[in-house]
Amino acid sequence: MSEILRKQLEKITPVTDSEFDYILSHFTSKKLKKHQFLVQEDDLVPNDFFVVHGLLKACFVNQDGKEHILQFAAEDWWITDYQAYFNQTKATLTIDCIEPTEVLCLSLYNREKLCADMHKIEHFFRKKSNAGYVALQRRILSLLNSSAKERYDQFLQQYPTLFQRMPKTLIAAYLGVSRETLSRLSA
Amino acid sequence: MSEILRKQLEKITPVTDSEFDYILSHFTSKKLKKHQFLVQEDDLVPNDFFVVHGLLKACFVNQDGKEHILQFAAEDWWITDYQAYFNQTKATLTIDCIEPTEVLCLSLYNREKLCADMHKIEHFFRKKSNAGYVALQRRILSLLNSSAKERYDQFLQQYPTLFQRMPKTLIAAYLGVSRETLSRLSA
DNA sequence: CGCGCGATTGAGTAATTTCAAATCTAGTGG
DNA sequence: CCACTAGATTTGAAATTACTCAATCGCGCG
Repeated sequence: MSEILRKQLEKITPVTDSEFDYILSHFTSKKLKKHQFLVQEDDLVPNDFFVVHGLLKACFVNQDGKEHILQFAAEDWWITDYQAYFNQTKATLTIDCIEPTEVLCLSLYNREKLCADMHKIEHFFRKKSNAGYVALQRRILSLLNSSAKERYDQFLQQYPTLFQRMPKTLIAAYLGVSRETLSRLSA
Repeated sequence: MSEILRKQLEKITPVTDSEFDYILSHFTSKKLKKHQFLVQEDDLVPNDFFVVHGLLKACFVNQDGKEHILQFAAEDWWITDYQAYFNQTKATLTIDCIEPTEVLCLSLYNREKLCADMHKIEHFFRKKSNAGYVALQRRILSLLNSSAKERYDQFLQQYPTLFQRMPKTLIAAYLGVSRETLSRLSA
């Protein structure tokens, strides 16, 4: 179950059995059905979520009801409305399940407690955040520099499995093109 | 001089005089003229840079020679090619001075040493990275959801001083529109 | 079988880019 | 003080790209 979390930790820092038990005691588990919401607009967002299995999306719905996807999260990824989570403000994003999903929930309080108690956990989250920052910079460059067709090809290459696991409409909402345009790109 | 760095640190964690001296001993100082390069494509990137004063840009130049700006950095900001810096690989970005600039340089080795030695410094960098992550997510949403005109207005509101300090061409390259389009938006 | 969701296709429209030319501005040297 | 130049900005017009709206197609499931 939670071995997947331990594996991710150990990619950055070794943890003993008892350390891992201690860490894990700060998480709670949650199972969700397809289409179930994890975060809704204007909710408070107490938790960051580590995906054990399943698939989720975090999206922003604008005034016209148009949906833009900020991130997906499959096994071994983290997801939440980070702006609302870190600042303890209300969610502007909606997070829901594309597939039946199980997540481990980490409250901000427990995250900060773990970071304060265990230097290696603070190290782990710093490393993860740095890597995430670099990934977002790459996505921004892709949005600035690449055409719709190029972004489509990049997505296909970078996330071949995700591409299979969800309707193309969602990929269009992630890449920033209409579903019709995306459809015409496949050629 | 370096009081500006101390102030930034103390927004997140208090530091004593001797702690700050110790921290500062891990930085070197560098002064640059307008148009001087801090990082060039294919360089190794040993340092992250904290801006004491001045103004820089980090940009990606594509095959057609077109320039896209990933970030600006004025006083109190950090800048480098983070992908190259964290992974110790070659730069894909170019960083140069829009104004005469003074920076404090922090090598990856010294950064990791500081983080290992002082838990509060690791905490500081984690917090900074988290805040940066959220800021990049906001920029991605802006690119996905907002029109050129809206992005222009957002920039103007968010960075009114930057807007004054550089040619509009650069703002266009940051927002992802041509300079001609940007010009037409001012109306 | 037929419903419903997702994907595709067509046609017209809107936004932005490109290329070219004109205009403006600040700084320089006479 | 003025003329000159380089860089920055603006404007125009044509071309491109992607969007919207509407209709159609395809397929899996009850």
